Amino acid sequence: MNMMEPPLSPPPCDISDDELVSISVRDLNRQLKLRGLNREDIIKMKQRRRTLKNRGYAASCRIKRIEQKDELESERTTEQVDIEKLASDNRSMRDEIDRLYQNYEALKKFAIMKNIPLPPDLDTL
Amino acid sequence: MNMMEPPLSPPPCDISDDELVSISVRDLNRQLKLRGLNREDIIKMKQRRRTLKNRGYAASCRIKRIEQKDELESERTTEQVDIEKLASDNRSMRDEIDRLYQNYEALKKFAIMKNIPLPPDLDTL
DNA sequence: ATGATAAGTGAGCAA
DNA sequence: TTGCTCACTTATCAT
Repeated sequence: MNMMEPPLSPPPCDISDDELVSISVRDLNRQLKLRGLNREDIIKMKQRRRTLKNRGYAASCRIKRIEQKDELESERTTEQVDIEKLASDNRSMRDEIDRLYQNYEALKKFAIMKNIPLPPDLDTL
Repeated sequence: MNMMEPPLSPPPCDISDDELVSISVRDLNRQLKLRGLNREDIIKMKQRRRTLKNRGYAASCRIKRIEQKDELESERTTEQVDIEKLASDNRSMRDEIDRLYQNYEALKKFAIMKNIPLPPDLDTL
């Protein structure tokens, strides 16, 4: 969004945003005491820190959302590939079944034609 | 989020949010003239309208995002069902192929045992 | 003007 | 306190 003006009140002392968000609470308190800041400024500084933190959290949140969506989409793509492969295998096997069945029937027909008695349990061997 | 306090300045005249966002620009201008509003108030009112509209757009945007995610997820579920079905068909067919092949081989073995000559082009009938 | 979206802000929940 | 997420606001882009 990049507002033209800094969205937060100008820093009451010269700690940069980067420093302020990364410094530990303990160190922050030390700094605040070191420079002589009154209660109001301390509260403002704490609030600025919280806001900066929130800004980062919001960014992570957005990134996470996008990543999850991308992940979902790529999983979908993978599944579609899998489906195509399975369907293709299916077609081959259906053809194979037809072929085997034809051969088998041809053999039986041949036997009948030649009056050759076949074992009665042939189909369940 | 529902702020405790109204986030927008109190309306300079008594048009409700719902009215303000649904009224046409033409009618809004009429109303603004009807009551005697100065330029500042008019600008504020227009801005309030725009903000209310934006609030709605933001809500649609959120809903849309959620719907798209749900849609993606349900498509995934459908695909997983499809995959399971195809895989199952695959297994059955593989079994069927085995069965037919065994039968066919049994028949050939039987013929050889009985010294019955088989057509040489049997496997390609 | 209208609608959509990215980024930032504060509220509120959870740990 | 920290991190996350929701609703809201504003800036910005496109129509």
